[in-house]
Amino acid sequence: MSSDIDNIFTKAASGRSLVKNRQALTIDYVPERLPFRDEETKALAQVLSTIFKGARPSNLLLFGKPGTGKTAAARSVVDRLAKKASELETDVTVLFINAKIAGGSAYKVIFEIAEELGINKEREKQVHFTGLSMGEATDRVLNFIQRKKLNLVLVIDEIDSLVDRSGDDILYNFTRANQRMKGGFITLIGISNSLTFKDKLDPRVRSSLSEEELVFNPYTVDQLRQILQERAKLSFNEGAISEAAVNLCAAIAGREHGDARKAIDLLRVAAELAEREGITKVDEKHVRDSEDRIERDAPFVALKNAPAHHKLVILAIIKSTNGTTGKVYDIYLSFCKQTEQKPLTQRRMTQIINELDLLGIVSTDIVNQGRYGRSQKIRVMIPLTTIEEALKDDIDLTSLID
DNA sequence: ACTCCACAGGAATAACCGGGCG
DNA sequence: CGCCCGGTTATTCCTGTGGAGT
Repeated sequence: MSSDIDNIFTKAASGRSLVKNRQALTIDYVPERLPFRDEETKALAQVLSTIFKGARPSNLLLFGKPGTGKTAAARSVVDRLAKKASELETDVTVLFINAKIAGGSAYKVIFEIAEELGINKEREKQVHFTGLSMGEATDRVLNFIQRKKLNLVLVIDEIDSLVDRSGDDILYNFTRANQRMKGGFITLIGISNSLTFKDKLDPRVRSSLSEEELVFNPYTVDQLRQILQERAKLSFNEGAISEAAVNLCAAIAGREHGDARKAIDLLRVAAELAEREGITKVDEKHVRDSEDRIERDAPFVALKNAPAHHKLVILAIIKSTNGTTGKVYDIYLSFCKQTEQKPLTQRRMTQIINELDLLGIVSTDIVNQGRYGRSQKIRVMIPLTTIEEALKDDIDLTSLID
């Protein structure tokens, strides 16, 4: 027992020589120079530079698929802006909010902004975690900005998740605030993964939010390779990773749509796997395992932590073998009876199936059976063993499978 | 050409929860 | 404490629909 634990430590210690800078392999890491994004960062800097002429820069929208360097570009430019501003003693406040991490709710975004601005250190008119109406919270933030005459550059990452779930009201209030405020201004930089994001906006918000816009195109496989090589040089020790392994990461990530984030994830997990094995060089095999691992992990975790009814639905789908909604629902009902649970409605179950679809756990096909109606054929997309493994802690559920 | 199945999936609304406020 | 507020989950009610059968 204790020798096992000893073993883990020994392996970890011997694997330590693999990676010299783990930080450079995380998603948050922003490299000194962004390869292949010179044009974009320049354009971004150009727009923001008006701040040094004492005027409000245009609002800005950044588009592009995941892992195309939007966030990194915004971060790097905005950081340098803040640095320059303090050198020149120009008053600029920079805020970086991730709407998705904030929970996608408008109120939490406001709260986050308030927190970062330090409003809650004031004696009055604080913005609390909950308890205020949206309007009041927004007013307090805007008043604070006006009172302090802040020149605020507000970057909202994953802005589409905010609008999806809470509508564009806050964006409206923030973009409109500039006309209302005497002293101080807000420049909004929105970052969106979705290219159709603009369509969801109210026309008034759309025109003021996207005074300027910037589209980030996916990296090519070749560009990915160079990015990875650079990153690998930063994070791995000399000779700790084969060139073939790096190239494979680039190739895998490029297969989809040039997602640099995915490429770097692959690299990091591959390194972790090699370390765990106590091997001193990361090669292609580790990258392939890493791809497997990443693909397997997400659904597994989602499944394990899913609410009881989601699990029942999955089991019902398995038992129905390519069944349609109605069939799955019948089985689900019988499962509920067996486990003495109050069943949910069919409407809710289809919602749950859609959620599972989004997670990639199941896949649905609409089928028309003419006279016999129209339904969805539901298939399970992950191996049965994974599901069994994920659900093995639910004793009362395992008895349902046979 | 028309019908009508077996649902899909949107909209409104209710039920419940956790946490701050007075 | 009870109340308010916003979030999440679930229900209720609803309109829409592709094509096999007639």
